[in-house]
Amino acid sequence: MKLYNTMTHNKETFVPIEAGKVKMYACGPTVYNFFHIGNARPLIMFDVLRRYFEYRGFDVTYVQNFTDIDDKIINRANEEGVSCEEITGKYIDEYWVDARGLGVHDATFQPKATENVPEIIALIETLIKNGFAYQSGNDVYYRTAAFTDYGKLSRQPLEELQAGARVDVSEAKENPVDFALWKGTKPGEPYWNSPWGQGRPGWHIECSAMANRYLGKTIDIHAGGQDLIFPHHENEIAQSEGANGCEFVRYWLHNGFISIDKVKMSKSLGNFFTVREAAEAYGYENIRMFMLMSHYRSPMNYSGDVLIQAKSALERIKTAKSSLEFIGENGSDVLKDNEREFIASLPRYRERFIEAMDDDFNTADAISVIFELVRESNSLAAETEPSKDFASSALKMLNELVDVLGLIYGEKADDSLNAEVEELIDARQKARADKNWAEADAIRDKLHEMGITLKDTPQGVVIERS
RNA sequence: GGCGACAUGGCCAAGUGGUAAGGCACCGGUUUGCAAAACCGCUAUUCCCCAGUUCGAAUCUGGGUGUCGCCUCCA
Repeated sequence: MKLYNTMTHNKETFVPIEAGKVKMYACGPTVYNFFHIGNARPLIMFDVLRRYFEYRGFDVTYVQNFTDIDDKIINRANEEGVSCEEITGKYIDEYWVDARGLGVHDATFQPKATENVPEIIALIETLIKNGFAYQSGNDVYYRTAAFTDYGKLSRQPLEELQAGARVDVSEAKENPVDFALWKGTKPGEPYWNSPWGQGRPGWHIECSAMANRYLGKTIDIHAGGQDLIFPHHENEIAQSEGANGCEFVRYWLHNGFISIDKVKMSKSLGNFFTVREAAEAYGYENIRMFMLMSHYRSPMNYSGDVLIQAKSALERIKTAKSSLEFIGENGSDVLKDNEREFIASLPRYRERFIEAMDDDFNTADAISVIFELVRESNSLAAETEPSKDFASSALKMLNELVDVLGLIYGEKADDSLNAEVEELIDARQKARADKNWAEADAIRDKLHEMGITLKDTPQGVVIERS
């Protein structure tokens, strides 16, 4: 299994620290708003990575944090005249609605920064003791000059950073590139007591503290968006390695961006669609499909057209699935020769799927294997008297592969019909039985206008709502 | 200015040296009362451009063009 490591710019064979186990950390959301489509990408992609590791028999410990103390949260709370807890509580609740809607499995641990303040303080104390941090007034800063490897992930030479430094040039810092580990409190802000007075953690330190607490000093995989490479992940390395004196992360994985009209989608630019609104328009499952149809490192463009393409593609898999389910129950008991051959060839699809996923979890390629399985299954299903055995074997393999990606998880629509609609459907079936096609088609048109689309399939009438 | 990524048919998108996967859409056919679904066929002599390496390149090298991202909070 190979993964592209941002640190080395190479696909590397994955070797876990401890055989059979994977420790992975992904930077989670800052909870001051609904999260957008761009935020959903790492959430979905690294959920798939986690599922794939589990599929391959690894014991995965997956940590994803919530940043629930931050300038943006404080600003939002002040704007709305409520407490930070109200803001973060609300958007953590909304996060769960969308994350679960997208079929994302809960991480093993989903800690909040505010629940780890003692760990953060202890980490800062260690950094001060080791000479990597210094107190200045009520603040504590990281001494970047002391960490000789600073810049190794982003490949940013320290001199260049200083030359182009757009960061705060502050009297308090020894060097413009130094970043805050602890910020002394200002009026109206939440604060914790610390050896440096009342204050709150800086942004970067929480991830180092939580990774250390839940996963240990060295972890297998750290994931996040490409925009976190610098400064966030660079700073995490400086903090964790400065404190622990050992390698922090074995493999760094970064997903590409989603853009709108070729421009990066971001909250600060305001050109974003929330997952909530996209889900209302296109459905959560189709958003997930859309993400998985591209490789996780490629840039993608978000548009309604592409979401509809993803929906049609997923529909094809769902149709094949329900057709196989029907044949599995109602098919022939006689297994034909070509069906027997097909059953024998099924493991080959699994092999090819694994081959694709082993190559830096290439979900786009893996999906193409699923489509080939779908085409072959459809082909046999369309022959006369397909057998139960064929259908159930094909379905089993299809489900196995689909579940690794989490493509279909049953967004069950409310399928209760009102009495009028049921009567119309019955009347149409009666008309069809009488070969009264004009009457049957008229009823179908009428239902269509009511938002109910009927399709006559071998397994009966299928009802779709618009 | 420094660092990095991307460019494949109408749309989306795999493919990193051996002669262009897959999906969506379109068109033609089969099937179906019709429609839908499904199946078969068709749809890139060609992978931004130029030069080079090679028996052979979308894939490697050099140059160019275009687009995007990071260097400030950002998935």
